[in-house]
Amino acid sequence: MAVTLKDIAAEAGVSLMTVSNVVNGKQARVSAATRDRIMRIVEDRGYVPSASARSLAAKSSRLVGLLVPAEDEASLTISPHTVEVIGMLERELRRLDYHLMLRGIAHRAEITEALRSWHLDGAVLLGFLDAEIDRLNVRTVGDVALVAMDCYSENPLALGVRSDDFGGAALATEHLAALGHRRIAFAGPGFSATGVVRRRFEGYRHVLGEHGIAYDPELVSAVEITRGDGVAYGRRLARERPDVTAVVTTADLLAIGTVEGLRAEGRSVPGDVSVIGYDDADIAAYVTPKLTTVAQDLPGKAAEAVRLMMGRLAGDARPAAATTLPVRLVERETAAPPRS
Amino acid sequence: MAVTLKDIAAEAGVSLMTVSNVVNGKQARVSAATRDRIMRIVEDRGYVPSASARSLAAKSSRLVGLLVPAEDEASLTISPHTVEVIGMLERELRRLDYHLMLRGIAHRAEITEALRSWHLDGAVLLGFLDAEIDRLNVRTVGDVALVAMDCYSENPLALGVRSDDFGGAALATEHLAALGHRRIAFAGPGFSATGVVRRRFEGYRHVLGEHGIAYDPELVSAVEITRGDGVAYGRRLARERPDVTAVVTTADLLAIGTVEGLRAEGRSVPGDVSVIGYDDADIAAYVTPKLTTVAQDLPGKAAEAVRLMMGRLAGDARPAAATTLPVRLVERETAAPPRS
DNA sequence: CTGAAAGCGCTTACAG
DNA sequence: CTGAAAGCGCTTACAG
Repeated sequence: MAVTLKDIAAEAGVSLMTVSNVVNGKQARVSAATRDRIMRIVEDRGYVPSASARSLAAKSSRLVGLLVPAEDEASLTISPHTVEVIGMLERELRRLDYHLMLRGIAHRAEITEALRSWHLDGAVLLGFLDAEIDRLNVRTVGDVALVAMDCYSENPLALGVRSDDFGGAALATEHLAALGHRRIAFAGPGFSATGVVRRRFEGYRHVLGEHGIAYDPELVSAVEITRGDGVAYGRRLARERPDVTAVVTTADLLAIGTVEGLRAEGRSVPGDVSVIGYDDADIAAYVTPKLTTVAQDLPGKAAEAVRLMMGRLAGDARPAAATTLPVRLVERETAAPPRS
Repeated sequence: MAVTLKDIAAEAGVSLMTVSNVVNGKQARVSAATRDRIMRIVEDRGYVPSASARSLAAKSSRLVGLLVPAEDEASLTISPHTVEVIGMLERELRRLDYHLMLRGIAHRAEITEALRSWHLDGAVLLGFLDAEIDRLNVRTVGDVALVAMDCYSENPLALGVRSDDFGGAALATEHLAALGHRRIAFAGPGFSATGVVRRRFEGYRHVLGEHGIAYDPELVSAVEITRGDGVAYGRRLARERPDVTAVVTTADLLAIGTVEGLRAEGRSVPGDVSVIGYDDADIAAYVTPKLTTVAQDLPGKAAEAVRLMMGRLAGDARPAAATTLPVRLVERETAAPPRS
C-alpha cells in the first residue's frame, strides 16, 4: 500500500496533524526541529499526499478543467490554435502546482458534470459559442472560477479572455486597402453564433467604410475553417467574382485552402489575388507562398486566463472586466498591390 | 452546497447504500420500483457523484493520465502527431466514462507523483526515451496500468504500443530504391536514445542491403525534427553531398525543412533530390510540393492503447506483448526517379 | 508549538 | 431486496 500521513506520523512519533502542517508548509505551526525530522521521513518513505482525500476534506482540489466542445463519437478536434493554448495552460498551471483535466463536451450537461464531480477549482472553456456561455447559471456552475476564451458573452459567471478581434481584422483590411485593393472579400464561419467572427467582420467592415469602399454583402461568405472548405471557397470566388482582388479570412487553414482553390482556377497569389490568414499558426510559415496573417498573443492569452482564474480563486470577488489582448500583422508573401 | 448521496437517500426514504447501488447501476440489488423513484430524484436534484469521494473509497479513480515530457519552465511541446493522439485518447476514454489528466513531466519523480497523488487507474506515457521507461519500477509505479507509446523498452511494467517503425522506413527506402536511387541519406534525431529512430534506421539500412547498396555512415545524420533544423540539414546536404539524390526522414516537419533547405541551395525537389517524410501529418498535404510520407495508424494506436489499458484494469494479469501497428506509404509529390 | 475529534462523500464487506 | 458500520486519507476548527 501507498504510505499515508498516518504512517509518517507513527514513524515520527507525532500526530497526524503535525505531519499535515509540515507537508503543507504551514511553517509557523511547527518547530524547525520536528519539521526537519518529518521532512526526512517523508522523503525516505516517498510519501505523496492523496489528492482525492485532500480535495474531499478541503474546499480546494487544485484541479482545473480545460473544456472543449466535442462531438459525441468523434475525437476532439484540436486546432493549431487550441494546441498552443493547451500547452501553455498546462505549463502555467503546473508551475502553480495545479493539475489539468482535459475534457471534451458533447452535451451541455457534461459541463456541470465535469465541474462538479471532480470539484474543479476552475475551468477554461475553449471554443464554445457565446450562446452556450450565456446559458451557464449558478445552479450548473456553482462557484467554480470560469474563464471563457474567445467569447463575447456578457455572463458574469465566466471571465472573458480574448484577442482584439475587431482590431485584427481591421489590421488585415487596412493593409489591403493601403496596398490599393478596393474589392476585398471576407470569409469566416458561423457569423451569427460566434462573437469572435462577428467582431472580426465588424473590423473589416469598419475599415472598408474608412476608405470609402462600399460594403458589398455578396463579398462576405460563411465558410468553415478547414482547408477543404477553403479550397472550395477559393474556386468559387475565382469563378464567380473575378473582380475580387483580396480576401480577409478568419483562420490560416482557411486562407491556405483559399490560396489553393484560387490557384486551381488559374489565379495567382498574390499576383491576382491577395489572401490574409489569421492566427499565425506554424503552418503559415511552411506553405508556399508563405502566408501573410494576423498573429495573436497566444502565450499572453494563456497566461492571462490563468492569472484571472487565480485571482478569483484568491478571492477577487468582483468579476474582472474581460481582457483583450493585442494582435499584430505578420507580413509575408500572400499580400501585394493589385494588378493594373 | 452540492447535493449528495445522503440528500437523495433522505428524500427517497431509503438508505445511502441503496442510492449508491442505483447510481452505479447495480441493478440486481434494487427493485425496479425504488430504482425508478430514486432515479427521478437524482435527475430532479441534479445529483453528480463526487469523483474524489469515490476514488478515495473505491480502488478505482476512473482517471487516466497522459504524461508527456516537458521542460521545467517551457510550455508543453505538442507535435502534430501528439495532438492527434491526445484527441483520440480523450474520445476513447470519455466513451468509457474515464477522465483524462494531462501532465507535463520535467523530472523523473513527477511521474510517481502524478500517478500516486491522484490514484490514477492508468497512464499513457507519450514520447519518453526508452531509458526512462526502463527505469520505472514497482516502487515508483505501483500497480497503475501503464502504456508506453512509441517505445521499445522491455520493461514489463509498461505495455508497449507503437507503429512498425522498421517497416515504415523500409517502405520509404524501398520506394526510393525502386525508383532507381542509389545514394539515399537518412536523417532523424537521437539515434542512441530512442528506439523508434533506431528501428527506422535499421529498416533503412536493411533495404539498402537488399538492393546491394553499400551502407555509407556519412549519409546518416542526427537532426532534430523541427523545420529549422531541417532547413539547415537540407542546405548542408546540398553543399556537402551533391551526389545524394534521395532522403529518408523521420518526421514530416523535418522533411519539409529539408525540402526548403535543398531548394535554398538551388536543388529542386523531386527533380534533383527526392524527400520522404514520416507521420502524414495534416501539413504534409498543405505544402508545395505535397509531401510523400509514411502514414501511421494513429486512431489505431490510440484505440489500442486504451484497449490494452482497459484489459489490464479488467485484470489481465499477464503483460500483453507489445502491439505493433501497420504503416503505409502515401505517395505524393516529393519522390521521383533520379535524374540522368 | 502540538493534538483529539469530527467530517468531507462515497464504497466495501457483512448482516438480515 | 435493503441497511448499519467501518473506513478510504486527508483538513478544519477548536483546545490546550
